[in-house]
Amino acid sequence: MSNPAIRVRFAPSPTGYLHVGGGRTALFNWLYVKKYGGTFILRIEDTDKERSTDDNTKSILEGLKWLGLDWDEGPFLQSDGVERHKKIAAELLASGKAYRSFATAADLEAQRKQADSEKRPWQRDVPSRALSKEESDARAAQGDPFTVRFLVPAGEGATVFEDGVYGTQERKHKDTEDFALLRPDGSPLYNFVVVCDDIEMTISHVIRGQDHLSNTHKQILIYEALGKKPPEFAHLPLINAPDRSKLSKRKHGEVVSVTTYRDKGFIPEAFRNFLALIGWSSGTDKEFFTTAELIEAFSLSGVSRGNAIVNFSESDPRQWTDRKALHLNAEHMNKMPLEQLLPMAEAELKSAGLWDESWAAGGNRREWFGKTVDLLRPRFITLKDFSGAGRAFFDTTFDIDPGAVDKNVDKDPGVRAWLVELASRFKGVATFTKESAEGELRKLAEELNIKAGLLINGARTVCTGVSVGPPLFDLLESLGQDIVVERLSKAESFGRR
RNA sequence: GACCCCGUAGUGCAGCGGUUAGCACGUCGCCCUUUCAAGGCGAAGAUCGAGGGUUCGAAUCCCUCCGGGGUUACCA
Repeated sequence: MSNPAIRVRFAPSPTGYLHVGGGRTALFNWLYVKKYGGTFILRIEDTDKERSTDDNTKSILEGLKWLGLDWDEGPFLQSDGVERHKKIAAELLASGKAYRSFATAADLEAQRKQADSEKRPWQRDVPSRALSKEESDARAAQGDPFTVRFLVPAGEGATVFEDGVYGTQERKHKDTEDFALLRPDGSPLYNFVVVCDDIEMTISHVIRGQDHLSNTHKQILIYEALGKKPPEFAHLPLINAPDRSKLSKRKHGEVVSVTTYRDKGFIPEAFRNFLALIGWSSGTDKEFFTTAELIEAFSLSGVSRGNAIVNFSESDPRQWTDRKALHLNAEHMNKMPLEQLLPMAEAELKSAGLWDESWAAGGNRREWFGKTVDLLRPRFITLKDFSGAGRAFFDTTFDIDPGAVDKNVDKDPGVRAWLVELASRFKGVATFTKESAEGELRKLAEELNIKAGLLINGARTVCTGVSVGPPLFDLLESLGQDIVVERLSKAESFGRR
């Protein structure tokens, strides 16, 4: 599956954790390589030293690892190439493709204000541009600070490229400003560095967010100035918050961070599935994709152009993130091979402090563990449910839902006593199975001349604390005779406040 | 403001000149279950942003406007 001609990269800047948009970009790059072969490179764009932190870098790597998006080369630190970047800038300067802009911050402000009053955009530092090479060199030699700006060609020319998603993109040189390459302190700026590094790494396809669509023209100008052939570009639509604004941790909280999904019990494959569905479609009605199916179906031509919204509600915990993501997670959890789910359920129980070694692979209760997880998973949404809603199956203590008690236990004043009686009946059962449990329960209901439902619902709540869950008799069998008897025998005091 | 991108149910997508405008999530209802947030079935929900063209015929092509987004930094 190797294809030396294809080299893609994911290049996040560590000015924040990995957010869903970044995760989606990484996923698409990864899918591209998995589909067509090639090399996936990870590069950390830490040129802004003020805002970049090691913690952010760590969390980005963590997020990618959790997502299962493994890279072939890197992570490379963009800042390691600074000397190389400076050298290239010097070449550009020497060849007249760039110029020293001696305008101070105040000068620039004045120029911009002037441009504004003339109702035209500021585009170049005209006075500095007009300097002869000798004058410029002399001022530099005498220590005048300057930024290095790209000298956008004059005339009617334009940059043109074919975007893999947005089609032909054209921009006239006169609409492109002389953007800065180097700061006065000599440190390189983004639009310049990406190009240097993409050339250095012989990147063939740049797949990234649409916020770079306009920047691409500037970058192409640099490729041209350097005499290099630009890579293929493909831009992805942006992902916004319900208010259509950019997703930001400050404004929207943890929903935006990839690691949140890990911490909230998402399954990587399900999250990949969800991410893929934002801004992409296979062209069919299929929406549930295993990752292998995703790779198979993936194509840039399926990428849409409109920005999407992750639909979540801060006020509704049931909708802390997009319901579709939640739904997909539940579906994956339910459909994936049990052997793959078990280690995840195990990890969840461990982190909740509920793990029992006898349930481990090879342990004498492994089979029970597998059956119980299988019994529980159809109505679970995230891995968290194993330690939350399903806690009664794995621990001696569990939360009691007062609503369930009202509804199923105190519905009839006789229920508590009947359940205690049921406990003693169950205790006498030689082989406790769902069949024998059901037989005993129905027999008791008949003797008592009450509806079996009263016992069924009451037993469910007393044994698990809630009013929903797997079919009762399956549940009883899973819990086992001892626990069921013990819990039912305490029905009198159950949930009393 | 300038340049660029986008605009189909609440949300994510399909549709690419002729469809009763599909699918999924969500919502609602019914069935199953003497449980359910599971499963089954079904319903509501879109004047395809608006207005003009072109065409026998337009969500699909063209123009204008409006709305949203991006870029316009010595951020990335």
